[in-house]
Amino acid sequence: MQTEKEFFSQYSISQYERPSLTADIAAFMVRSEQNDNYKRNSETKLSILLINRGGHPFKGFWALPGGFLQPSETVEECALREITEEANVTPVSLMPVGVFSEPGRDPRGWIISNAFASIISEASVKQGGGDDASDAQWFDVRFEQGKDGDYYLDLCYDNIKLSAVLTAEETRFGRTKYKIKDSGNLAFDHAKIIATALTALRNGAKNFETIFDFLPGKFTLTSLQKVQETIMNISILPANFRRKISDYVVETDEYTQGAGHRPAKLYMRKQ
Amino acid sequence: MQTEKEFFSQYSISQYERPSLTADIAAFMVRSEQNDNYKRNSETKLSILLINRGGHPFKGFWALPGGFLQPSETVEECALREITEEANVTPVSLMPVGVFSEPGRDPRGWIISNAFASIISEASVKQGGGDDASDAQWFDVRFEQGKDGDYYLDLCYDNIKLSAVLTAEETRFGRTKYKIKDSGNLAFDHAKIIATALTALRNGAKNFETIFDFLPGKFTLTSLQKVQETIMNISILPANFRRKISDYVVETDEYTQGAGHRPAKLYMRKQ
DNA sequence: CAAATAGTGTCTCTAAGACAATATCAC
DNA sequence: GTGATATTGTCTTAGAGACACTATTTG
Repeated sequence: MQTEKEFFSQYSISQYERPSLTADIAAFMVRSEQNDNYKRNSETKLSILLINRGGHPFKGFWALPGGFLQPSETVEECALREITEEANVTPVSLMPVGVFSEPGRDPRGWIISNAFASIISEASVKQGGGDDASDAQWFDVRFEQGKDGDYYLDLCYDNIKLSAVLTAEETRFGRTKYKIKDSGNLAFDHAKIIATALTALRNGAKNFETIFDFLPGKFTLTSLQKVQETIMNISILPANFRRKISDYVVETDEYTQGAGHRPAKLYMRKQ
Repeated sequence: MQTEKEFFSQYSISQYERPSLTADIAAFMVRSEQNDNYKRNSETKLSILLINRGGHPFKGFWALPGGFLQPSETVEECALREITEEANVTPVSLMPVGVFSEPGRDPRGWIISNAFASIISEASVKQGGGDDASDAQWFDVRFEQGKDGDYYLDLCYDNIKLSAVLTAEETRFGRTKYKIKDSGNLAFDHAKIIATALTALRNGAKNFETIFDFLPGKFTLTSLQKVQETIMNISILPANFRRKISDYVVETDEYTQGAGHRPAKLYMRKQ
């Protein structure tokens, strides 16, 4: 009979083949766009952070930020470390999106990705300093189902347009699995990861707790509504949104100024 | 400038330290218990499959079925393969529950677990043959929050009782993270995995598509209701349950027999 | 017939959607 | 004042919960 001590003296973990593990992060921001009409509120767009790959493989392609897991950290910690290193932004929240382990998904070998969706407020990105020459850029996101049933993912930054096409394989437990038809020049299987993360984010945005993280501490109810509308690609009547959100916010005695129309009261998240 | 070909000729994946990856499966079944009163319907209990560990570490402890990922498979395929190998049952559905990557969670070294919740119908388990001397056994599950705020997980098979205590660390995006206060003699961090899987299952059971997998192809509406009540630990009025479920089922012209009360029509899942 | 479950009808209450009306600012 | 957003009130509608009632079987 072998004792536990004897077991460990003979045990070597390296006798089994092991994969490399990465964390990849789909970081989302709701960006406001300047408008020419001084009376109008600024329009908002959903955008995602991509990195232009400086090394092989997929050199010069756009990819999600991410990197290899280290022995001393959890996959969540790895995700936070990598996005801070690569883009100098720190997300407020991190949502697990799935594990991508299909053999052959990475030409370097057996590499498995833990994917996360993360939320970053526009305010914190502006602080981080938007270096225009940087390899990290925010792409506007469009993701819709076409009439043919396929899903179209369009990412756009300046004059760079990436257009991927995916099909839905199955939806179970609220999570849809996609298959890549056209990677749209995104590196690896990142088109699939982005589509999955977006679907998870849209589902998550039904819950108000999620959408607060896109905004600074004090915000107007209209901007909060815009966030939810932008993410979920829907339209809500202001009266109804305000009724639903009222339990989750508390008002301050501050107001917006100089908007060219009636000032809006600033609110804070309750608790 | 290095070409992609040159890059791969120099690239060795083994230069980075790599973890071992496992898939662990929390397999749930809704079990009906025989009753002494011939008129009463049988009671139902939620149960989970555990394996008595035959080797070190945690030799003799109860653990979730699971095993190491192989290079040719996805983590989902690994989960299905392992549970079939270890318990001779094949789940109908597989729900990703999370990745457990905390350093030190496994005494053998750097081992990361991909956890799944799976659903198995009682009918398929009975076919697989319930070997009473087997290392795999179904434990009745109780999981409740105590008045002190802690969560109590009680697993019971025959005269074996495993009682773990956990605290909730945070709930984000509908997924609760737990921390183990008392592992209740479960191997590794499996108490935490079970608690997380149960929470995911309870959330999933709100969706009718999930609960069908616990039953055979033809079922009574009452048995379907019992499944949802058992998993979520709630009680529903039959009239209301029937109204809600009606869109998801189609009736057959078969009925139950010999129940000691009015026979029930058998239904099938729509589509 | 008694005990139990199967199955239906309907009232109430709540939450969501639609829409109308009023308030307030910059120019 | 004009044009825009901010904010409030209320009507309608859909769905969930509660409850009462009828139907059907076995011993």
